[in-house]
Amino acid sequence: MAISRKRAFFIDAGYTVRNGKTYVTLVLKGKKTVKRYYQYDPYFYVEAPVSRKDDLLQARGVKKSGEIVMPVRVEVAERKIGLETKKMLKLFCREPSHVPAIKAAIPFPCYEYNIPFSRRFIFDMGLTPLSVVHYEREKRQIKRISGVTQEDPRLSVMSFDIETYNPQGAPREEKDPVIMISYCGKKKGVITYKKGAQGQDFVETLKGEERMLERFCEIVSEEDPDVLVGYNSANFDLPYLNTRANALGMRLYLGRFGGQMKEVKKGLINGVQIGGRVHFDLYPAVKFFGFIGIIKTQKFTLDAVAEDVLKQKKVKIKKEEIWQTWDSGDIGKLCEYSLVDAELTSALASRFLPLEAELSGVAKMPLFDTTLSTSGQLVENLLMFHATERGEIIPSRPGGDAIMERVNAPIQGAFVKLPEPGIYENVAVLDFRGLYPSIIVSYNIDPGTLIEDEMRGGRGDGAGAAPGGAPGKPESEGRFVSPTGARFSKSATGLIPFVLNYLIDKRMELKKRLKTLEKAGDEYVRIEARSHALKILANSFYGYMGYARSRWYSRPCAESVTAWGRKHIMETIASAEGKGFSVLYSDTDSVFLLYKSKQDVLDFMNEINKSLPEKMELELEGFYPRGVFVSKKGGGERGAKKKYALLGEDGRIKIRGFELVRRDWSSVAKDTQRKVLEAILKEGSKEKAVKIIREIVADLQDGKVPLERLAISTQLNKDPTRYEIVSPELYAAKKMIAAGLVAEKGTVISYVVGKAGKSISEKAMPLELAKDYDADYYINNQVLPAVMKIMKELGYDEYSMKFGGKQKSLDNFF
DNA sequence: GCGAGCAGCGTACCT
DNA sequence: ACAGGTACGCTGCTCGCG
Repeated sequence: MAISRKRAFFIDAGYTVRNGKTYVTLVLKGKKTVKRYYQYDPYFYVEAPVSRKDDLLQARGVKKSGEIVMPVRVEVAERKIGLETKKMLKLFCREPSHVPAIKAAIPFPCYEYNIPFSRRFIFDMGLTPLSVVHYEREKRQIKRISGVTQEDPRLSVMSFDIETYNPQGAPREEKDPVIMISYCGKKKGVITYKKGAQGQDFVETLKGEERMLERFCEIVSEEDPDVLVGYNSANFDLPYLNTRANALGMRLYLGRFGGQMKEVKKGLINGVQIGGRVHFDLYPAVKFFGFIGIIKTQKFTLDAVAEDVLKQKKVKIKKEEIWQTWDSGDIGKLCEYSLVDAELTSALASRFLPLEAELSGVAKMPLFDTTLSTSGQLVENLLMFHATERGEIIPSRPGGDAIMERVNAPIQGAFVKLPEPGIYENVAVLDFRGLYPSIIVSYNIDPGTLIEDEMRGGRGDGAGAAPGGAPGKPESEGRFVSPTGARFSKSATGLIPFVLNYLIDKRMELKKRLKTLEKAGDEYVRIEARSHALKILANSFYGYMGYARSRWYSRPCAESVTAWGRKHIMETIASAEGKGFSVLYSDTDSVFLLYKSKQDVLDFMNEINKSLPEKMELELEGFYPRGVFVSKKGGGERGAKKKYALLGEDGRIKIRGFELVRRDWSSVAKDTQRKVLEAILKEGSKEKAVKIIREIVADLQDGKVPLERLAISTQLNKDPTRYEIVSPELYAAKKMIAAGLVAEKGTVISYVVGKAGKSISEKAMPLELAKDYDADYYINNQVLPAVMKIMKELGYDEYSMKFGGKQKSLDNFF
């Protein structure tokens, strides 16, 4: 008879060691939120003869502390490795920290010795974070519920933000107090300890800093959120609060079930764990979403991101004025602004938490870890989960030498067709839906299905004619042969194609379901987010295969993916040209065609699709009445790749690569370029374009343009002391540092090119300190280069823009 | 001495 | 710290020329 089991959502996992035994801890949200302990021994695999079983038990590992540790038991287990199944020895240890020590003492190949332990448990139990599980207190009595739809628990969320006293610019945490804390969850408010906020019922005034910190802990405990959200809270708010608490001789407790605050490092990202809750720092999440292109902000400050994502601009107090406002005693405004920060943080969390939660569920990684992960780590985690399920050994991480070797031998990537510069009418864009994922699935590309060369030594590097048979002749049945010559078995689906196929199918299913749902409902938001999570994961597999630190790195596989990609796109181009289309441009998975009839394009697309493997599909991206391609700066008549503008049938302009989408160009240049493109694409009016340019040139000459519109923003990707060369942004950064402003690795420097100085670097002044601008620079190095690329296609030269001379031929283009 | 041309560094973008 | 392909600004150097 089955024992009674309780149902709950699994929201976080960790482990603890007590009395020499290891327990996995799970935070489970049911009727009540509980923490449960499951005794579970860490282990790893040893590839050694079964007869050596007893010897292995005698292995003596030495920990860094000098302590001698030994395994607790050994089992025989069958595991697949490559195409073979092998008997392995599964060696159990008392504690996770014993694993590397014991592994080091074993003279046989070892596997799976560095899998984070609570993840190991998730893989072995087949759990999905944030899904429903049955549980009991111990004895591994936790099971996923099969057949139950995976739903998110309604995670309760509270955001917070602190204000600090900062008379010296940046606050000094040992001395400068926290003066205010705002929070926003079921309840929202501000706590502080100075009277001065009148008629603001959301403000609670305490006796002093210490009492305020205590009160904050109380509020968190009363509200008891599952998720505590901050913006850059791992690097600023939480460490600051902690230091202040220490300085005041008190203890800050924000966790649950006695869970402590702990700094964690995931790769290069710093996180702070709050035991029992999920601490969600939006900053790394926003960086991640920026990296994969979901959001596009110039700066990564709370204000900039909120404005970009929420489309609402808030008037805010300047950071450097906070202390003055505090000292003035009139803190009403400060309270308001502080609350706005907590509200914005909360609004951003509502926007991003659903996606993070779905990424967590899809990648089988606890939510907290997910918020700190790169897409490579998500893919790796998911592959480890499925490898475990399929009984496959998880490959080890590469060593430093292997990493170096991989980095130094990059893999040939995509094909990009050189466009012919010009202005065109009736452009159709077709693209392959999920090109690389569909190639991996279609051709079963996986390190495990790769057939090693029996005849030729070394790795196939793809050079030369197709090996292993007459050129052009298909290989024997049962294998796919890539354009590089690599061969992949058809007999069993590889791990990566298997997982990818699952993700792709699941996403198709969700897309169908989405159509039946009402938009903006909870269900819609969740399914949409899940579909998005599946897409993000699926698109990351190819990169992961060619990633130097990948456990599943395979040069022949990654090369085959791109080689097949090039083959398909080039065949599509050739076929289109054969049908009489002009192919204007192509990048990786897209073709831009000039068409006379839309039906021709659709017919062509359908014909291509008939010839493709089932999982591959060419889609219509859109029809565009007009489009512009420009020539390269120094390249004479040669077209620039990755730069174009298309006017959609809905009147919207799709712009790629132009200066106006780049943050390292001034607004004045970008706005002018945008207006010129609009005038030409929408109205077909080159006269208007000319007028726009002459006006702005005149304004610049007259000194009428405000400095903010002249700022050029560039991120410092290194410590300012580590640059080999001088550059305007570096000079501006140095001027900032001299003035007591922050300019360090990661800072986005905004500078204006001023009048004083010889080189541009010398003239660069940080926007904060800029007083004037060099009109010639902005005319000749910003506005004109940006617009002349386009005007050149209309037959204008630079001189005529500046001085109103005559235009050349091509006058009546339209 | 000076401008043109180029290499190298660095950033940001496209798929 | 997921991949490669690409444009282009600025600096600092070489080179040819006068």
